[in-house]
This record gives sequence, structure tokens and C-alpha cells, in this order.
Amino acid sequence: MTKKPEEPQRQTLYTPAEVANFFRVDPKTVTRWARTGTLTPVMLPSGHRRYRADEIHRLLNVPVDEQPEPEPEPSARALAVLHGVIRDYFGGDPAAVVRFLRKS
Amino acid sequence: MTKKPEEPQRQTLYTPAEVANFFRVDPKTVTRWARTGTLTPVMLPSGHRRYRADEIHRLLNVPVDEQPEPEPEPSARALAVLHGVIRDYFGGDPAAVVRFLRKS
DNA sequence: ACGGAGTAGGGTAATTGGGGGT
DNA sequence: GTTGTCCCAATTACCCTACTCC
Repeated sequence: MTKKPEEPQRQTLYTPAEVANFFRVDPKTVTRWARTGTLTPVMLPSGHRRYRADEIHRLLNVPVDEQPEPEPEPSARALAVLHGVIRDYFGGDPAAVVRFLRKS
Repeated sequence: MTKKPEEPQRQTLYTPAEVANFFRVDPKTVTRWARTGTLTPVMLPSGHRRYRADEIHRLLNVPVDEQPEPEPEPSARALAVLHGVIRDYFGGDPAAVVRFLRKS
């Protein structure tokens, strides 16, 4: 895993283990999704895979058929994506993110 | 048939079998709850379901975590992911995220 | 160069979703 | 109306070894 994905990267890329944690599945399941075309990851020269953040976030939130309305507001998606990150990286505590952001 | 109530690890998402063990019901019943709207799970691309821990805990009347954690430092990876989300969905403005989280 | 962690690949057992019927 | 059960097909989890990444 890249330790310092600082500035030079345009888009966040997830490792198989990270994607597996997002969906609460086995990393091998993520690999299977890639091989069957469910996901289109970035292939490393070695054959390992990296997954695009936007694609993962889209799969995480779109299938939630909770809103009958189109919801044209981009804010809803942003909030949903952010919620997923908070859940998986900040113990599900939004306040932790707020505290961190205010410190930096 | 209800199985022995083993306590799975604290997760952000639960599998159908884990939720079934929590409520001492058949996994099929959990699936029905999802289909009838009693539960709003996260859908995998395959159609399988994962259930949000906070929703399950709320239904179980599980006391919410009030452990005075020493505010664990976000990992470098968590920061990278968060920054990616801010860049991709919030115009690179951390303050927008703070406003978002306070509003929700 | 070495070692630990993560990943790919394959094979097999277990779980899940859906329908139907009790 | 809800739940538990049986069936089947599809999906996922767990086992292994080898290779890659750091």
C-alpha cells in the first residue's frame, strides 16, 4: 500500500483490502468482482489491482433504493460518500472528522 | 432454526447470518425485513446484503458507545482517503465538510 | 537479501437470495 | 400477517501455494 499518496495523485485509489472492508466482504470477492467485470480496476504491471474511489463510492450508495426522487442535488451524494468514509475510517463518528479538520 | 447467540466482532456492517444471530431468528427472516423495509441494508453488486451496525444496534437497544476513547490518531491512509473525498466531492474545501457534518 | 503483510490463483465448503408451500 | 422450512442457482467464505510489495 502506498504510504504517502500526497499531492501528485489525481484520484484516490483503494487497495483490495480497503474495498473489502467497505463492503464487509472477503478480499477475494473483490478480486472476483474485478474478473467478472463488476469492477474495472487499475491494473499494476505486476497483476495487482487498485480500485477507483468514485467507482467504489457509487456502488456503495447507489443501490440504496431509498429515495424515489431523482435527488438532483450533488450534496446528497457527497454526504453519502463522506458517510462511508467516516464509517470505515473514523469509527463512524462524524465529530472525529470535524475535530481533525478544525485542527488542520 | 436459531443458532447459538455468538457475539460477532464489533463491525460497521453485519452479514445476514450475524444479524439473524443477534435477533435469534432465521436469516430468511432478516431478508424479509429488508424486503419489507424494516431494515435498509447496503446492497452488494451481486444483490447480497450487508446491514448497518448502527441500525441493528438501535433496534437491539444496545447502549451506544460512550467509551471515552483517547481519540485515536487517524491513520495516514484515513487522512489520504478523507482528503480525496474532500477534493473530489467538496471542491477541496475542508470547511465545507465541517458545515456538512454539523448540519446533519 | 530477508521477512512480514497483502494479493493472485485455484479448489471446495458454506452462505445467500428467491420462490413456493406449511 | 409473520415466521420457519425445503428446494435450487448464484454468490461468497475459507483453504492452500506462489508471487509481489514495502
